[in-house]
Amino acid sequence: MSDNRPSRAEARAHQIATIKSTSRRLMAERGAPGLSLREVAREMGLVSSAIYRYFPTRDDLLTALIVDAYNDLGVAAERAVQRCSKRDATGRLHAAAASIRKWAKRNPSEYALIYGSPVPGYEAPEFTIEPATRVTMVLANIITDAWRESPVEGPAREASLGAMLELSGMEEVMPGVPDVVRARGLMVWTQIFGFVSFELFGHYRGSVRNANKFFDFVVDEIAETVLPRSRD
Amino acid sequence: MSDNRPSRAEARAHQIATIKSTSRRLMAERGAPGLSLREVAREMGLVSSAIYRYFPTRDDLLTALIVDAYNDLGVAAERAVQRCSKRDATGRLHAAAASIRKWAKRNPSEYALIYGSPVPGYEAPEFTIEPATRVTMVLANIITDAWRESPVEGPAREASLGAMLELSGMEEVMPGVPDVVRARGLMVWTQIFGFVSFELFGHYRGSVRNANKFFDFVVDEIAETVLPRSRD
DNA sequence: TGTACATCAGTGAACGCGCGTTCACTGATGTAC
DNA sequence: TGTACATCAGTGAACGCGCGTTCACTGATGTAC
Repeated sequence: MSDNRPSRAEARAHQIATIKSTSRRLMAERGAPGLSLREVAREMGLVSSAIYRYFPTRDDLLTALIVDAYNDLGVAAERAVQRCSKRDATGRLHAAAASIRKWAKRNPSEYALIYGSPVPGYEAPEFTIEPATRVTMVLANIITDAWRESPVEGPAREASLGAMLELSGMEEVMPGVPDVVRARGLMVWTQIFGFVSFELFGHYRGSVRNANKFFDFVVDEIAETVLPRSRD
Repeated sequence: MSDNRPSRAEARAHQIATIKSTSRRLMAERGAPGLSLREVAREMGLVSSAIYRYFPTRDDLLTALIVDAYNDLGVAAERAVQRCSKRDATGRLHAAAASIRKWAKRNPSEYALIYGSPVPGYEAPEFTIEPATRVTMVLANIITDAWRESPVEGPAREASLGAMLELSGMEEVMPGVPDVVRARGLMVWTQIFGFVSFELFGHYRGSVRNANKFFDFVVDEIAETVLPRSRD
């Protein structure tokens, strides 16, 4: 039984993987809107119609890349946080934020694919939502855990406003956490991705010389709005 | 002299304006990467080569649209702030932030053009930088003015870190303002545009029901990090 | 274990369409004398 | 005020290229009996 030819299923899985990695490579050059099935096929030494054995349409390939990107980023953040002590909320937030930024810098075209301008004419199907929430959950959990550990709002401010904010779906996402903190959690999420987008898309050029230091500063600042003061 | 035929120069200016507005309309449908000179010409009832009388290349048209977008947004923010009392720093920040968000929602494709993923293969020329700084300056001035009025850091925190941040070009942008406040100014800028991007690109779907209220909350929160407490 | 049939990967040609850019041209508008 | 010439807007054809998707096909891999 020295049959080392791959089975049909294996070969298929391998081809799908190759199509996706080739697409990622090409996306880095031409961007998501410029991704073309024909070029992918050409790069793989296939005839263009062969791709249709694996992806019935260009949009299906894009969807697969989007789902992969969300999962990839989600996994990166999950792992980064797991390496931290559960008591050290600030450390966990720094780890999560840094892993997001690192992933984005390593995979700029995939970051742009999921957090940049929507690809015109493409509507992401429902099932992309779940992988998309993955990174978000990492951040939400850090805040929720910290709140449960010591339920004191950071620099407590007008907590009354929170009740009127009408955040939705947040009850399950950050259970037991007051609305103000939830809202500040959304701000933390926004600030991190806002930073990464600005850095990647070149808007800090000319105003931030040492982005690493500035990023640390930013994470420190937002941590204080949402986590109990660390005791060091 | 009832010569109401437009002069050549007038006609030229009019055609350029029409090309740009047609492009803006088409960009709303197909996005910036899908903008095509041929389609613009077709929409205007011109032969495709005619466009080249006005824009020597597709990228030049894109550049013109980018410059216009930056200026448009800049003007909107400038006007919004001018309507506020110079003493009311918080009010000015709210006005500026709201005008940015409003402009973005009115001109989503132009917003995506300047703050979304960079158009692949397109490198913006140097002279787009100046109009780009226009909105930024509006925000920077609000903070600088407020600081001069009453030079007290908001909730004063470890001001020492600031010195190591290596922000550049900020000496001219926010003259006389300490580094920590400058850094927080950059965060305010980031938060506003991060919010608008998230809202426009659909990332708040499912977590924010009343975006208007949430936006007000966000601006209130960031105002406190960078402006002296208002005395109302 | 062997044969018959079904499944599937990849081929090659084609359909119908789009694009940016160049070029020689016509005819109208503007300028200099 | 009139004429001669230069400038410029817009035409129409062409170059050379790309795209997504369909379809009938060959030949290899897998399955049922």
